[in-house]
Amino acid sequence: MDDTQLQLSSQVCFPLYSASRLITKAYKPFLDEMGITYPQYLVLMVLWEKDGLTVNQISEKLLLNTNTISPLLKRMEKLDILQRNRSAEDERSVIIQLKEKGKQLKDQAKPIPDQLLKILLNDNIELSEVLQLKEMLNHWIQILTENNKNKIEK
Amino acid sequence: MDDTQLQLSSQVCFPLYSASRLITKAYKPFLDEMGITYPQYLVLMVLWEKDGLTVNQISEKLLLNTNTISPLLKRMEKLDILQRNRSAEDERSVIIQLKEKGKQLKDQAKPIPDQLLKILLNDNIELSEVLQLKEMLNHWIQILTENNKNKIEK
DNA sequence: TATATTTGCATCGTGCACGATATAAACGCA
DNA sequence: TGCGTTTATATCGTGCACGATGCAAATATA
Repeated sequence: MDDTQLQLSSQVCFPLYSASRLITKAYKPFLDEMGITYPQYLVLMVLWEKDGLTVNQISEKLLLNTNTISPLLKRMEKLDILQRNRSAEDERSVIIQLKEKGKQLKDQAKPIPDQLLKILLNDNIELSEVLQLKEMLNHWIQILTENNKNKIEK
Repeated sequence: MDDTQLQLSSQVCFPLYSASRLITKAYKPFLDEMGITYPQYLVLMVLWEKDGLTVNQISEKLLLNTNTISPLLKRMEKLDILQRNRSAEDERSVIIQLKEKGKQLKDQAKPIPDQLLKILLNDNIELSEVLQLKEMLNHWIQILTENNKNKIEK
């Protein structure tokens, strides 16, 4: 009986899982200096692009459930990075707005993308490979989110 | 000032992080039936390939620290999937061995890789794309683990 | 051989992820 | 208007991840 398929090296999921963890770890020194974690950095990137979003809007952009985002935002509020306020129009919604500290972190974050690219490019990875990987992954994400929606509808 | 680099869509790390979570979620229905989690499935794949490894050997194969693996293995011992025994030659080491239940789970797991491939292939992803992605990710993992080692040595 | 260092594993604390559940506001409709 | 349903968020429980720390066995070194 052929068991090669059940070997770690044959699965595409394991490299995906490991690469994700390792690259998050590569961000860590930079984020440590800013006093935030990687998921918190993701929230900031969303808010830097458009401030004043609801919890739900942020969770949709990050493909994370609100039960992950909710406590995360509370921690960021405690860090004085943002504030949470109930919406006046819809009392159910909570509007997230950057505070001064959250806005200032943007300047500190500016060099991060370049420095991370450097880590990869310095070691025989072509920029085209980075872009290709990104494109492929986005395609997969599209498929896998569709796949998820179908399951929920059933 | 150009902020495009700080946009979520420009970062390669976010698709990696999302795709990893989404594909793990795609495994979930199959693993639920087996009564295990995705990291536990990874441990099993390692042990199915070679039984009787130490905690350290497993952690190296999975690129996870022992402080993640240790409690994970304890939970699997409680599930009667494996047993943990101190090595006779080196009292510091703990040998992990599959129990009957752990061995039987292999049969149940056999169809999983194919079924996951189907989810991807059914939606316009070529097998060649899967293989290409795997290859690229493995290259990245190699670079990022090297990068990590260098940091530790410093 | 005594002591310092390394190694293998475990424990602790914190922060995600996420399924399940709760709760209150908003909405739909008879 | 009244009431069932949907929607937005929060809470709870469990299982990772992982840095920091602890501890005992093995090894290296003076």
